[in-house]
Amino acid sequence: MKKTIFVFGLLIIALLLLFQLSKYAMISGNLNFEITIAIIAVVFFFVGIYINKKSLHKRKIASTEINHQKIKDLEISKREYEVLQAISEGLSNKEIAYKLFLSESTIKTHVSSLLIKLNAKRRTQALQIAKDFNII
Amino acid sequence: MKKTIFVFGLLIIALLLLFQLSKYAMISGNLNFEITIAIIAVVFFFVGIYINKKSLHKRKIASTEINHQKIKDLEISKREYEVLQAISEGLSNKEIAYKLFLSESTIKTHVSSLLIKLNAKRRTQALQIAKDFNII
DNA sequence: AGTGGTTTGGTACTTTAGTATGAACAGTTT
DNA sequence: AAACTGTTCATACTAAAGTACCAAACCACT
Repeated sequence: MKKTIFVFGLLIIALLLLFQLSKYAMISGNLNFEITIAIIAVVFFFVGIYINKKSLHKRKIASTEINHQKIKDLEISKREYEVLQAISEGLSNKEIAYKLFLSESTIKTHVSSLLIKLNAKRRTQALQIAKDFNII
Repeated sequence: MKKTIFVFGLLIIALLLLFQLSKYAMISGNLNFEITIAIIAVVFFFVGIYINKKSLHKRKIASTEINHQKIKDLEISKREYEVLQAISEGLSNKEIAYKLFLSESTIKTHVSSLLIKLNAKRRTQALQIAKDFNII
C-alpha cells in the first residue's frame, strides 16, 4: 500500500515535470506544436494502460489468488486445508488418507471439522463455499 | 472482429479531429496552452484505459467461457448437464430432485451416466474433470 | 509444568452416494 | 412401423460419506 502511494506520487511529479518542460520548450521555440502534443498523447496513453493494468491486476488477484486471511479467519488448520485441497481434486476419503499417510478415520475427522467451519452439509457444498471465499 | 476494426477506425478519426481542432484553436488564440495539453492528456489517458480493458476482457472470456462443443462430444444431455450444474452448487441428490421436480432415483440415474461419461468415480471428481474441460 | 490447540485414530452409527437392473413413455429417425 | 435416444422412476443392493463421542500424543507457549 505504501509502495502504491509512492509510485503514484512519482508518477504525478514526472507528469508535472513533463508538463512544464513541454511548455517552456514550446515558448522558447525549440519544439513545434505537433510534436509536443504527440509526446503528451503517447505518454498519457501509456499512463492510462499502466494504471488500468494495475487495477485489473489487483482485481485478478482478488478473484483467482488465495485469500490466506480468510483461511485464518475461518480457523482452518494446515492439515484441514490440505484435506480441503485433496477434496477439490476429487479424491475419496480413502485416497486422501493414502496420499497424506493417514488413516481414513483421521480424514473423516478433518472433513467433519471442515464442514463445520465452512458451514457446509456436504463436501461438494464445502467446495462451492471455499471457492466463493477464494480459499482454493 | 469487423466491429473491432470499425471501432478502432472511428477512434483514430476522432483523435485526428481532436488533434486538428486543438491546433487551430491554439493558433486562433481561443484556447490557451495548458488547457489544450490537459484535454489531450485526459483523452489519451482514457483511450489507454479503454484499449487495455478491451484486450484484457477478451483474455478473461477465453479462459472462463463454457466449451459447448466439449459437452456435445461427451454426449452429455440437457438434463444431465442441469444435474451437473446442480452438483457444482453443492446440492445433494435429494435437493437436486426437489429443484428439478424429479424423484431422487431419477437424479441418481443422471448422476451415474454423468460419472460414466466424464470417466469419474465420484461427483467431486466429476466436478474437477468438468472444470478441466471448461464445461461448468 | 500445565494450558490450549492440533493432529491422530478408534468405534459405532446414520445418511448419502452410487451400482445394477428393469421398465414405461415420448419424441426422433430410418 | 421399428429402432433409437432421452427421460422418468422403482427396487435392492454395496460403498462411501458424515456424525458423535472418546482418547492419546504432540507442539508451542509463558
